[in-house]
Amino acid sequence: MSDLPPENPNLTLTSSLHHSYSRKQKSLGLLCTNFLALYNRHGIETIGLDDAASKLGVERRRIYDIVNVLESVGVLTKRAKNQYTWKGFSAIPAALKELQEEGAKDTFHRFYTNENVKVSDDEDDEEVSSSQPLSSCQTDTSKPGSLPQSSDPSKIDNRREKSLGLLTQNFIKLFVCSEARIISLDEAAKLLLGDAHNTSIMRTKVRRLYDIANVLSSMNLIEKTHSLDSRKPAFKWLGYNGEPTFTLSSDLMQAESKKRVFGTDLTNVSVKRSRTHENATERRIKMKQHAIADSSYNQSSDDAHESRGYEFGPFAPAAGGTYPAARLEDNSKRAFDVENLVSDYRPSYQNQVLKDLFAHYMDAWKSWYSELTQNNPLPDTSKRH
DNA sequence: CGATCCCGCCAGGAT
DNA sequence: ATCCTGGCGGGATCG
Repeated sequence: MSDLPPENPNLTLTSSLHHSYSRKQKSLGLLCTNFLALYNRHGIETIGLDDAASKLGVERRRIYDIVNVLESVGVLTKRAKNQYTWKGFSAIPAALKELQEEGAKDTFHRFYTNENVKVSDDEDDEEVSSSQPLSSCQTDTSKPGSLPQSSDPSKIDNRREKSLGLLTQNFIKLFVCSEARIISLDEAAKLLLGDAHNTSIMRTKVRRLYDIANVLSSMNLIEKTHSLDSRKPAFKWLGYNGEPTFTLSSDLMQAESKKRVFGTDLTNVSVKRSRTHENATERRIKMKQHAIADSSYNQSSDDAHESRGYEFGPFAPAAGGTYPAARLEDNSKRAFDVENLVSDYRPSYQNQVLKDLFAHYMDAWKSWYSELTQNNPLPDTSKRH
């Protein structure tokens, strides 16, 4: 008697598309949603990685992915080995603010500097060599004996240098430190790694970007879209608009309790890959959570005009003068002072990245504007009656 | 097909 | 050494 349970534990969901392995049900984003549904409630204070892994029915590796990006946004902080402290969504505004200040101050430094892009800029093809210092940014707490006495500061942690967490923060800075509302995938990749040549590196980075985007999406900080050309995929910054509604699927709950009883209270849930295995992972659930599609805090501009890879918010960039400060959604939901700070701050696009971004803005804006004035005064919401 | 991105090997680091 | 972390990229899926 085979102990293999039917391959379809869940009752008929929407259109039972048969068995078959489905990636969507195991996506990082979904996992993240479940993770949040599980821990985003009061009473939660500490989160154990093992606990999370077993409750969600996944290997630890996946938990690391989620936790790393959540930590980048302040929702979590590492407390000790194997355990994190839950901070909640309310910690997001502050984290964003910090990223914003950080990014503005240091302007990202030189990691992704040269590698130039078009735009007027010398240094056409520089080698830039490979070793890039990039000492870990601040943000970290005091470290005993700052600066490792190692005779190799530039390689102590190239690890951190390529970490998911750092990549996440830089990705977010792209939005928070500029007027960009939408950034295409490849532009983001290019800007972030500064290694546009070398398909291999790029590919890997893009994979990571997808990972990040998935969890950020599940938190509704961003949304996946694509450029107007509908050619290139892109990400739209939504900012923090309150906590999305996480619905913990009943499936998970069931699975969870079941699993608990089953034993495996701690440590590994390794079942060993075995291809047809479907261990606990099958218990993943899928929920809709399509809510928060977007309220109507959007001004008139909505998200219609996009260009190559960038898009600005509701305001139009003033021609070579003062730029309205970037502001997050100004929905008067709660009083977050992110805006406050930002509105007083003037973006100093003195670095490559921002400069490049602005160049794109202008270009994009110009074409958009001309198009707008030429065609319709306002696309508006013309509903076919 | 190309865009997405899951899976888990395995290298470094902490204990 | 054992266990925790988490880069990394092969290759399966999706659109």
